[in-house]
Amino acid sequence: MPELPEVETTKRGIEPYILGKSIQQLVVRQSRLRWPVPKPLARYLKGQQIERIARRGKYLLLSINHGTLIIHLGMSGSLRMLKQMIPPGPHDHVDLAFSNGSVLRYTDPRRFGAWLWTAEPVKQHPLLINLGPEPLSTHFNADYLYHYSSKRKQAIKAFIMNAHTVVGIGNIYANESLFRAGIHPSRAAGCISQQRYEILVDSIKNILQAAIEQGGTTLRDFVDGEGKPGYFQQQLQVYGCAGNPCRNCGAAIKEKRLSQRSTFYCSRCQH
DNA sequence: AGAGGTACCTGGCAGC
DNA sequence: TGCTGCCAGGTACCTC
Repeated sequence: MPELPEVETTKRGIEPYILGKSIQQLVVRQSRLRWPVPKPLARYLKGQQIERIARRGKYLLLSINHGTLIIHLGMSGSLRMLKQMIPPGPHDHVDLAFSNGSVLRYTDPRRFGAWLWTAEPVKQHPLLINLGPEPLSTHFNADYLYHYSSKRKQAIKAFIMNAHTVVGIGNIYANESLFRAGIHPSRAAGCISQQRYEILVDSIKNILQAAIEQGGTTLRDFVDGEGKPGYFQQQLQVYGCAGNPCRNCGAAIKEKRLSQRSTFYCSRCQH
């Protein structure tokens, strides 16, 4: 369930419990995630203190003094704090146990997530070096999008979901932000005016910001908590709403496949 | 270089 | 009830 707001909420949720804490051990029950969990990772981490926690796109970055643990939640991953070790469930693949007895537990049924390591400056890691700007930063603006999309024929929805364009926009927020901006998801990215990109950028920033705030309310309890999704359900205006009346005009919301993804839109409001 | 398709994996659900 | 097929919030990597 991790889109950028959930990753950010996860970061804020676990930070107070692990920042400055020392790692007792790393337990890897299933090392076959998207890439194999590096064999020496446990050795690198043992006895080290978490010095810094950051997020880049949907990557969580936990720094210790000689390197950085890179965590990605994939499609189905989640992290939660346990006050003490409890027996793992079938998809509890990794535990980061701290010397005070608490445990950061990673659960990921589909195993599309990742636990990786780098001893280099983390921004130079191959997975991070080519990422586009953070959507909530000032680097992500209409001027940038307009020029970066120049002459591109790719559909705007695929374009904004591409992490080289901007990080953190998954299928849900791509659908929702295009609806709010009145832009048809199939429109070629290079055929959108700077004025309309202004509206799109505002829509993206507003929706992500709102979702982070909502996520903060329902995902507040990270200790022994489940972190239930669903905070965004009432906010969704098109995603999963095929056949429902459009909130603006009442026409039925349509659904189609666009670059292998379910795409929802109002054909009357979005052009 | 850009665009589109494929692969990784499990669980849930609709349809038969 | 049980089987099959399809779908799911991501994204690197391959081919054309």
